[in-house]
Amino acid sequence: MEITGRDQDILRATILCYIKTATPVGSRTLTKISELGLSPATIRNVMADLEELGYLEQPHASAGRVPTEKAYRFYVDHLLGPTLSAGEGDGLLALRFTPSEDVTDTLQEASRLLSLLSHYAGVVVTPRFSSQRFKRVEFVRLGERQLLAIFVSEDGFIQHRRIEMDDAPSANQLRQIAEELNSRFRGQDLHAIRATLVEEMREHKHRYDQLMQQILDAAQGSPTQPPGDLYVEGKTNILDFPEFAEAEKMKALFKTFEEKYMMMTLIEKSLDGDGVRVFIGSENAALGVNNLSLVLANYRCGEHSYGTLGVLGPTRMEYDRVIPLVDQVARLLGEFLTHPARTDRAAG
Amino acid sequence: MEITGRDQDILRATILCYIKTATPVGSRTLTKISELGLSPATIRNVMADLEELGYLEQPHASAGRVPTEKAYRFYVDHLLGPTLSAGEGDGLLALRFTPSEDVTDTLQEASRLLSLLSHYAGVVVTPRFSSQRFKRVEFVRLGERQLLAIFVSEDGFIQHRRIEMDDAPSANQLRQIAEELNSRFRGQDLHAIRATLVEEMREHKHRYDQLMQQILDAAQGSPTQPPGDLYVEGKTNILDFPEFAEAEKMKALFKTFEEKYMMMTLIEKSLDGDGVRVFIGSENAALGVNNLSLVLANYRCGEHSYGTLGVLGPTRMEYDRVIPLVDQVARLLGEFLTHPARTDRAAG
DNA sequence: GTTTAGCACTCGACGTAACTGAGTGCTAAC
DNA sequence: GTTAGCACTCAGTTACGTCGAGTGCTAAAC
Repeated sequence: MEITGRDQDILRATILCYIKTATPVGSRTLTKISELGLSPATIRNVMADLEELGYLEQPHASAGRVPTEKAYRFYVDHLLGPTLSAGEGDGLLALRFTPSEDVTDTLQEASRLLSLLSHYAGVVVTPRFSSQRFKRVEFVRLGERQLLAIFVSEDGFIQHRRIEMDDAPSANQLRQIAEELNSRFRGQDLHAIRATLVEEMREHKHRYDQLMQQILDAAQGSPTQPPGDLYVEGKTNILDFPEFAEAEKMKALFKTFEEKYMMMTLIEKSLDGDGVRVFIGSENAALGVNNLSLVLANYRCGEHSYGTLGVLGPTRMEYDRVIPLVDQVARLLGEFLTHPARTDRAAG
Repeated sequence: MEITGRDQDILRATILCYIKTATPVGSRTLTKISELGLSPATIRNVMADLEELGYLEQPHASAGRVPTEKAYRFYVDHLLGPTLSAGEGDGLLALRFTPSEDVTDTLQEASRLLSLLSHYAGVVVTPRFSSQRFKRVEFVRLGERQLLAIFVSEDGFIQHRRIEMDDAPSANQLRQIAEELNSRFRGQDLHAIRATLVEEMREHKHRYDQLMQQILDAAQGSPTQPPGDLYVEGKTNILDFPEFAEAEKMKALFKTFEEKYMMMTLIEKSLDGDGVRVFIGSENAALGVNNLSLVLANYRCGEHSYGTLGVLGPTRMEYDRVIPLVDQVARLLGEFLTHPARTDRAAG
């Protein structure tokens, strides 16, 4: 069942060739391109074996072979190890990264960088706000029964939420609440704060119960409000690949991009460890398209909080180039978000 | 040079037929469809005249005729007058409009409504913030030299802007400034406030000069920050029309949508009066596509401020249906934004 | 003078058939 | 185990004929 050394070489060569040309790879082509010194007939035999094992398939009887998802999976998991560390050096990358003072701008910039350097689409999901460290809250009255709560996190993310109330608290009450929250909870994340307060409320019931509850709920975000945001840059890069040349495929791709929310939850759910992970083709079935791959990594944002970024491209993606790129950008962005001053000085 | 009554009828019939079928219209087809009681030969003669005048053209010698932009222009300007008032009644429309407490959600909802009812794409541009009436400002310190200013308008729009400072004002100073601005300027628009303050500063120079200046600049918005936002809903509706069936056309459309900023400035610039206006084909050259039309109207938002909304579709658009729709949605939205309570009660 | 019928002509769309070439599988020889 | 040779397959392209929608023009009818 396992694949021998030479078979692996041929599989790798087939995949690389297909990634480059997007056309089925024939045995003759491989003899020319690869340095294996084998005749077409030999390669044909091997390819027939690989097809039987499910790594290659033929679009039609008299065509060359095309790698299956299983092949890409194997390639990424087993054939790519040694190449990966040889990224093009962080230094060069850092030069092209121009972070802004505004965190969301910086994230968008990271997305743009990913798209630019990968030639695919760059994606960045903001960290879940509720897992970030709280810095400050401020209230603004919008009307008799409406309040605007502005939450600022230590890392510079800002969210405002409208709060509907039954009672209208006085300006003083609001200031009091804000001050209490600001002085007591700075540096903790919203999850923790919420837990503490819920506990506390149970013990000493005081006047602000309901309002406080609403404020905390608002901070957590309601299920209808997405918990973060998604930046996708360079969508049009993907259009130029031949796999989306037909109108139908293109329309499907278009619809995928429209469903921003779908894509965001997919990306958010799919990753909760360290390092780069690759999701190939139908592993992203939720996208509604089965010839897209995602190369994702978490980036650090402060001590406890993570967001996700990566590259979206055709299954036939240059994984060997993209994986180290995603890794590096994630590190770079994490570095900047966690120690803005240092990176700032370096970049400015 | 002018077109006689019967010629107009034939032109109208041709346009209507082409809008419906998207295929070149022949003389025979017209005799069947229209109620003119004329033979194909007669219609051929008239069509030949219309072609000479630039209202029709033939894709190739032995095909039917297709309306030119000039024809659509003429149709919209002169042949559509009587039909327009006969919209499908505001009542029905109002029922399908479900405004939210959040203004931006409401705008997005309006865009969705436009897309849903027109079967094209709905677009909404938010009002320029700087022309809205000021309600309140609040400051949050983000760091040693960073300040967050939150501006709230009377109509419920919220904007926050980061401000970089040389000096760090104390919490007291900030509160003082906020209170001064809030008590003195409520209800005026930012343009006016700025003018007043600039004047005042020239007379009595006081401590906050520079900071105040920065705050005002932030409120106005910098040139790099777009002055508003754009919501486009139902992009995929447009994909299904045969004029975008070819991959190339579709790609161009895609790229148009990517350039959100371009589209927004185009829409913002093109309208500054009352009522519905129509921009046909190459009149929207800035979009990079020349077979799209825009039907736009301003909506009122408070007393002095306007935003723009409308429908984006192929040149071959059902103007007779879309124009009253855009008109009505603009009114409805304006009504809601200006007197939220009244509309709210009616809808809830 | 306007309208209509008739007719020859044009030209894209569609379908069929033949050809080409890239690529395979198999068998036999090295 | 590897390679050379050969027959076979099949998508893609080209060439060609047919079809039909539609036109322009001319001459007759109203």
